[in-house]
Amino acid sequence: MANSKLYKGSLQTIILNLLEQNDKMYGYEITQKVKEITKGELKITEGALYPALHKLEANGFLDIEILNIGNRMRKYYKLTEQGTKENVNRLVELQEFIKNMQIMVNPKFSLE
Amino acid sequence: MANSKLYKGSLQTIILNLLEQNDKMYGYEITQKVKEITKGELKITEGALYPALHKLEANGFLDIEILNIGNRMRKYYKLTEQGTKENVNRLVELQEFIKNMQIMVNPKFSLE
DNA sequence: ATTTATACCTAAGTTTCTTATGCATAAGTA
DNA sequence: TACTTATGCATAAGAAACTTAGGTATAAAT
Repeated sequence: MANSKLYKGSLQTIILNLLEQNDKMYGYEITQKVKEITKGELKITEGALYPALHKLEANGFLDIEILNIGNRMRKYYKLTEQGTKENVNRLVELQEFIKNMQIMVNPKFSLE
Repeated sequence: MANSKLYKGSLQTIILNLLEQNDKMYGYEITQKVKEITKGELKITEGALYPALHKLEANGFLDIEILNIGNRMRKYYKLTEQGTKENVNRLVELQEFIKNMQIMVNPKFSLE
């Protein structure tokens, strides 16, 4: 996923959030979008992505819609209502995580 | 470690940085310090902490000094020169990670 | 004709953690 | 006094999230 281990545990958060912003996306599109947004700094591997998508779907956070583009299939993923709620929670968790990490590496932040 | 998965992969970064700020610390002290700094939001379990300390030491980032306080032993950890350099790298990685995550959840950040 | 890009997938192995133990001393409480 | 909590170290089994390596197939580019 990246040279740094920090991204471990953040993939579902990234996926949910991208789907919040983009309505519906397919797997390959997600990998390209992340590469583009982070200017190549973060590359999501397919071995991580697809199992993560399947898990989010199994948890009821995503719905699928399969389309045939020419002779190729595309599996579009979209947030369910539950998925939209979950995304809010994940974003709160992310902000808290970032806040706590910043406090730890720079205690001055805690004085604000 | 916490209710959110995001902390996965960040423990070594936390340890190295605490040792940068506090010169020398022992394991139990680290767990208490983290709890205190994050106001109880982040609790480092011993099952995660001790293997992480041993690994950092094996990698040459930490030196140990064993002291006997009364009848109890304490293993103090301190950054080596290499550990100090490593900490700088980890902090850069952390800032890049935070930056990328913020860009992904809020694309407006990328315009700055 | 061969490589690269697009598009899906799984399975074995690694890393990092959780959960559950174990040992031992010191301090506080019933 | 007996029991619990706090201090302080440690490991080991299992879970979770990944990497790496492979598989299949079509479309586009060289």
